[in-house]
Amino acid sequence: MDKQTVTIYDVAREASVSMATVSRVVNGNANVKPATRKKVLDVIEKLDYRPNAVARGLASKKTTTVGVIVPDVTNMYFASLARGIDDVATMYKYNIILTNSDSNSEKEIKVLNTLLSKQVDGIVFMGNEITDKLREEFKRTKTPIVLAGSVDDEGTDPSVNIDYVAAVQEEVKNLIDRGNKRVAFVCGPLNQSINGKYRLKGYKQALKSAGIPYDDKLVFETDDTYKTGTLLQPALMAVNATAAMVTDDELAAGIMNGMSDADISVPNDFEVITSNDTKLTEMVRPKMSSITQPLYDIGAVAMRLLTKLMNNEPVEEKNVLLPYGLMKRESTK
Amino acid sequence: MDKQTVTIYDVAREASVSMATVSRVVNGNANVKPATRKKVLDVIEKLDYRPNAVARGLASKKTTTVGVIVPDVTNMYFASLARGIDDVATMYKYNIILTNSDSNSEKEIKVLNTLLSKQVDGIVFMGNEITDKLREEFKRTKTPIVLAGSVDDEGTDPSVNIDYVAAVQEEVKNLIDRGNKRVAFVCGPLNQSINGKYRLKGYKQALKSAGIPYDDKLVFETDDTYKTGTLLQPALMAVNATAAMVTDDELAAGIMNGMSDADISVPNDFEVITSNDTKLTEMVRPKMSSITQPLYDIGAVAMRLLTKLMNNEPVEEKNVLLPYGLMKRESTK
DNA sequence: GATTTACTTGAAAACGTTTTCAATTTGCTG
DNA sequence: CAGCAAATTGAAAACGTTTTCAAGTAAATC
Repeated sequence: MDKQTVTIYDVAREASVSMATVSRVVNGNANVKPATRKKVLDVIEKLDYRPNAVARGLASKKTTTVGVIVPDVTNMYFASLARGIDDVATMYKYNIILTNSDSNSEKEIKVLNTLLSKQVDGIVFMGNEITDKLREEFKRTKTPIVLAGSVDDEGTDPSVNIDYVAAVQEEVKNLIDRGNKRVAFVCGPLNQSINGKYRLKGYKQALKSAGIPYDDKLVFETDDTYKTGTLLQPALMAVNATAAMVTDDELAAGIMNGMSDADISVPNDFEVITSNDTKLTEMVRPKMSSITQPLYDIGAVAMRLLTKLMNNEPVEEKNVLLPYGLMKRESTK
Repeated sequence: MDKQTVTIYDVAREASVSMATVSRVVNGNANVKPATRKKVLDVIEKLDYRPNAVARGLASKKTTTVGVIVPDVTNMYFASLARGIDDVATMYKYNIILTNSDSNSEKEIKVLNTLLSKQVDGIVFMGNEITDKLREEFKRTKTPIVLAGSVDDEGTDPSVNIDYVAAVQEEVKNLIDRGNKRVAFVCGPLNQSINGKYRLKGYKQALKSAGIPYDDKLVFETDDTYKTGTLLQPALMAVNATAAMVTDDELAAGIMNGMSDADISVPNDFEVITSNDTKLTEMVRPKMSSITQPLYDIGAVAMRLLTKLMNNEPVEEKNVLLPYGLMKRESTK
């Protein structure tokens, strides 16, 4: 049934050398006489030999595979990061095992463990809340893990992010400077520290610098979905908000469409700023003003960082902050 | 450095049984006395033993990993399929190695081979053009491969799709019935058979049934991007088209926005129908009328089909067509 | 209670590589 | 051309499981 599997031993026999020598030429080891190398290469070609990566992994304890845990690839934000990760992974000869966690802590722990049992050489984790249990699992393994676009309060794990506090603070400040006295903060679950600790902090700081008292009626905790966004207009009006800082693009698109459907003009009657800078910002009308973040790069840099960790190379800074920007489009004045 | 790796041998010793017995309990083999099972389980717990999937893969020749080749996860269409694939993969205890091919034939062949060298148990392939070279590679391996949302002219490989011909024909017929004499067909690369052979065929058939002569000036071959869509309005007007059947949602969104920006009202002055039914159809204004296809399910069914193939189970139909629908939203009258 | 039959177990051989260590060649030096 | 260092090679032991086969043990039959 599978007699077509050619092994290193077959090649060795056919080329009348030892397995060791074949292994050397396959791995590009320099210590082999050119003539021998050619002979082996010819046989490899002739037999159509392909090294078995599993056996290789067992013998060398390296699988050239990394695990990627992501809440949901279907979300453009994470899809962009994943793409960045895969591209540099490919560049460094790694493959990625991609798993969706739905931000479910149990699932995260479960897939983390299957990933580890599969002996991945490293893991890049994207997730919004790192529970104690999860952090413990992280600590238990010696497999390097880096967080991408995901904050960890403790800062103990390597990570790649932007400065969420500063970005939100700056955008909210702009909103206030433009005359908005009541700026809503519409976010995903607050128990996710990226929202509850970082972005909210930026929001509060902006308020404070402007001498505006914090009013928790202006904070809307949602599930980050488009649908929810479309339903938010009445509540937003009820608290007299004239602008909103939103933490997710789909959510923001929902809000904008909800406003339009209620004949509230964006940006004239209501301004909205979003956070993730996915291509959705440009597709929606009016185009959404946004914090810009180098999504692809966050993934790419995270993966690059991981390669260093996997090779025990020194890393200058294990918590890297990439630059963000502010892009004015049409949903703000 | 890695003395923390507990092997099956360690638990065997600690539980005073043989490796074989430990292997049996780990694999849920029924032939082990309950008392022994418990003893082993306790030791496993105590030692925090985790089976090494690589060794397992080598010994059993099964990796419980499948390869997924996708043009670009960043495209919502493929992201949705990928999500469906991952979910049922998880359900059947598989993991997926996800690779982006950018629809580049060389890359596709390359990743196919690395996937095979990694001994994946199966592959689900998404790609728009199956070159002869690629088809040959497919044939060379005994690893099962199924196509998801991707047509193969030869129909030799298992696949899961919708009936693209019929869907397009039906939508174009509707457009014509509503009085559009000049319906444009805006698509991605025509050398991709899903466009050049299937969808275009549906378009032509609809024309024919309505007694309208085919005019290739109405066919716009593009690169499927949003950006390109935004630029298409002048060309569309130049050929007096009053409606367009578009093969990609981002492309369609671009066209619609391009129209709006030129003060052409959709759907009053120009109707557009799109094909992929991603969530973008609902986010854009006006919402896009679309062929609906069960994206998630295409992925899910493809993966389910693959599990059967991997287990040598009989499959009733290897080329499955899932039902499509027509969803009228706001971009058509 | 002697056989048979059905369960449980263990020993050891795969699985296909990498890697260590020693042996063998080869190439230089003087 | 002896003597030694450097370059090439090969033998065999890992790597951590699964799996086959035979042996041992408990249960069932008459």
